[in-house]
Formats: sequence, C-alpha cells, structure tokens
Amino acid sequence: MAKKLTSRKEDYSKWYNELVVQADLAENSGVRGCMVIKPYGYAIWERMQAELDRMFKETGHENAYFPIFIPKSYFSKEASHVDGFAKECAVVTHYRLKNDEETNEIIVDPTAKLEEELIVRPTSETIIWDTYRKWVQSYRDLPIKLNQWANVVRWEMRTRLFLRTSEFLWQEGHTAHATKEEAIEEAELMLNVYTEFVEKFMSVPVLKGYKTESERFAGALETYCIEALMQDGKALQAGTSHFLGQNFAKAFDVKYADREGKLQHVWATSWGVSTRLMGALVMTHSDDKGLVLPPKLAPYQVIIVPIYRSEEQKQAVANKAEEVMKDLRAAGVTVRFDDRDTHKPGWKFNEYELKGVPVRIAIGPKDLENGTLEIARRDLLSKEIVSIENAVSYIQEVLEEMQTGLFERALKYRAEHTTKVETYEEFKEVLDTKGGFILAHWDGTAETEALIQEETKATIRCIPIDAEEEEGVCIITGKPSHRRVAFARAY
RNA sequence: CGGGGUGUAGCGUAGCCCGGUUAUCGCGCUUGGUUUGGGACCAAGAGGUCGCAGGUUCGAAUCCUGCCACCCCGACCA
Repeated sequence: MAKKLTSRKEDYSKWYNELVVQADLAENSGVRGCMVIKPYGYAIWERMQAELDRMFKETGHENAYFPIFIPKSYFSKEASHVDGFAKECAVVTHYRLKNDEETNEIIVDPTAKLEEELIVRPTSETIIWDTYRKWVQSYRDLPIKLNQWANVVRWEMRTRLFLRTSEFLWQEGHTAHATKEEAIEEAELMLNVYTEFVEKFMSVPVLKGYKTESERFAGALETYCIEALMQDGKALQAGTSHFLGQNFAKAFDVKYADREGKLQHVWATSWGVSTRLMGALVMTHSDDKGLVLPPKLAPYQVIIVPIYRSEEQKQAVANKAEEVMKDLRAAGVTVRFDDRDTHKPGWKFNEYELKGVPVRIAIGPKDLENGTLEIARRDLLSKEIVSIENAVSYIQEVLEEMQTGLFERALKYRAEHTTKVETYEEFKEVLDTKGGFILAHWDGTAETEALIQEETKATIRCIPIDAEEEEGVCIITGKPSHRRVAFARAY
C-alpha cells in the first residue's frame, strides 16, 4: 500500500502509486521507463477508453488493428517522418534464441538475422498508409476513418512515469480523404472531440491551438493541440490532431480516381491521445491526501464502508448497504461495498481518499437507528449526515457538483496562472516566479522561438485558436505581431 | 550520449569519511489476544546475493577498479 502522501506537490510520482509502478527490468540493460499499470489505474484508462471510443464512433469512426512491427524501409519513404522518429526506435534484428553450448546461456542465434529489420511502431502512419494504398482506388473508397487502440514504443533518452514512458498505450486515428478541406475539417473535428473529452470528462481545462512549425509532428502540415496546465505551473500537451496534407499519400503512393477519372493523391489526418492523459488527470486535481478523480472517470463513484462491533451489527449494516447499493445502481451510480474485515474503517477512509473515490458512505449502528448515512465527498473533504430517503438524489447532486467543481477550480487556477507580458524582462520574471501560461507577442520566426527556448526553457505551447486579433510587437525583436501566443515551460 | 548524485529486507532508511562481534531503525508482513464512527494496541516471530564483478587486506556494506541500474540537469518527445 502506498505511503501517506507528503505535501511535496512537485513530487507527482507519489500520487501515482495507486495507479502505476515502474517496471523492474533492471536485468535487461538499457530497458528503462516501462510501467506496470495497476488494476485501479487500468480501470481509469478503461473508463477513458470507453468514453473516447463512444465519441469516435459518434463522429463516424471505426476501430481496426495493424501490426506492431513495421519494416524499416517504410520509414524511409517519408523524409521528415523518419527524421522525427529515427532517434527513438526499438529495432528487431533477429527472430530466434538458442542455447550457447560454451557458456550454457541463452543467446541470440546469429543465423536467425532478419533480412530487413523490423521497427517496433513508434506510431503507425507508415504501415497504415502502406495498407491504404491497397484499399483506395476510387473516390467511392473515401473517406476512410479508422482508429486503433494500441501500444507504441519510443526509446526516449529520458523517461518520466505516465508522461514519457518507453512503452505507452494510446489510440491513434488515421483518416484518408478526397479533399484538403475535408481533411482539415476532420483534424479540427477531432481536436474538438479531444477538447470535449478532456474538459467534460476529465474536468481539465485546455488551451486549443496550433503548433508552431518547429513543434509540429514529423510529417504534418499543421498540428493542432490541446495544452493543459499542471499544478506546478508547467504545461502538458494533452492531445494532438494533425493535418498531414498529401505527404503520406505521396510517400506511399495512395491515389484515387476522382469523378472526372483523374488520379489524385489522398489527403490525410492522424490524431492521438495516450496514457499521458492519466498523468494530466492526477497532476491537475490531486491534493496532499492523494488522488481526486472526476466522477465521470472514477472506476467507481461511491464506496460504502461498514462500521460495526458485533457479528450481529455487521450483518445488519451489510443488509442496509445492499439496499443502498441497489438504489444507487438503479440511479446509474457505480458503487462498491468494502466488506473486508481485515481493515478498520479509519484505514479504509484513508485508502479511498488516496484512491480519489468521489463519494464515501459510512454506515454504522447509529445510522441504522436514525435512518441516516454519513456521506463524505473527496473534493472538499467534507462530511454530511443525510437521511436515507434523500441519499440517492443527494449523491447524484454531489457527483454533478464535483464534476463541474473540479473543472471550475482548475479553470480558476489556470486563469490565475496565465499572464500577459509586454517585455522580455517581464516574461522571464513571470516564468521564474509564477510559471503558467505566458501570453506574449512573437514575430513568428523559428529563430526567436529557439532563442527564447534556449535562454528560458520555455516553448510556444500553441498559437491559441481563439486568440483575439491584437496589434503588438515581438518581445524579442520588436517586430509587429497580430496576436499573442502561449508560452510555458512544459513536460 | 555529456555533467552531477544514488544503490543496504516488500517500501523508506542508519552505518561508509575513519575497515573489526550476530548490519540499524520505522512502515509493511506472520501468529496470538484485546480492538473497530478517521490509518488500533500489546506480545512473539519471519524476512538480507549490503546493485554486479574483480582487487587490496588476517578481515570489506565501508577502501580501489570496472560494469549495471535508477534519479536530477542538458539534446529528444504523446
């Protein structure tokens, strides 16, 4: 069981203990930053998957699955794509082990070398577009709107639990369209789907925007993103949606005959969110007592803890708990009853606070006598005695309040940590004292962007989509600018 | 891959500078009893390749060399 959490807000890894642990692969030299997702953590991921999957289907997408291994040659077909990923690929070179007779150890069989190496997918654009070539001939075959739930591997130099692990789970959407307009529309649509999911289900407010050219996905013409702000003032990219133009269609020769019978290259998008979202969830809402989960993503929304002395009381309390559970389930609330007699109530209270279960009900002899329940909410850490008749509606109300309350609280925090600055001095000062998003004018050049990053470690998180037109001058060069961009130090 | 740090029981640690009985303490675990409305208490007990390999020494957790892993900072990134 996790230890009691300390007040070190910057030490997020303590909050993760209930959800995930670092995999112990020390024997395999070089394998780093793999995670074991614990059942409770995986249950949250399953909740996320369920809601996202529903939203994808509601917007006309279907699920499919492509191989984990990608022939090396596929990568070389799209130049900027290979540049972006070459440095972080795991490569399969052999397909067999054998027992070495001299040392009696298992070794890689040198005779089992692959003709062409296989890359463990860092993302699936190449293998999917290689497949799309075979699927697309006519405008009648378009659009193709697929999503894949999968794991991917990126051999990062530095890993960080949830935020940057070598292997992570994600979904990747890959769509093919007849026209540029339709592809752009798709990329923007999916950004909105992500925004809705993150804000409505995770209760995490995000900044929607475009990436600058230097921050764009390898092979994309436009990268749309949502950026969230964590409690330590650092920004986290929560999701991206890319307009890929015809780059992949050209690289993989995917063409269709239009209505006039002319051959055209197909237009592409891709979009993805990963288990990093779980990091965002934890780092946005949690407090010193542990996790705080928004009701819509909690593996269970209500936990019932029984309190009793005698065996008789235990039975009476359990009966009441069954009744309450039945009523809550009928009302669409997910609930569990912790009838373990191996732990005391106080221990359980702390455990479920650590796990971030939104509502806790305690039922004891006093409640049986008075026809009441003790109902505690995780976000405010408050308790109320509620009569049993009103309990279901009270809990439904609390769950709704919590869902929006967490969002409001995070939004307030972000507002307090979003600063407009006019000069570079001010920029640096805010960055060091307060952090958060800094809205400043920028001349639009990669040189200025690189200079700021080098001197301050802050990057342009995005060019906000809804930024107002506003005349100003770049904080570095003094050149004219028409809108502010959002800077921050990021994970 | 460059700079810095760390590695001792499931977890967190003391000991290392200055080598010397049976490797310290807390949490957790097991057993028995009393407990149960906010992480119970008492008693007994189990649990260790001191990261790995080599060296110095009568003797190494401690000193030396090499390697490995992890953490922090750089380059990269969902």
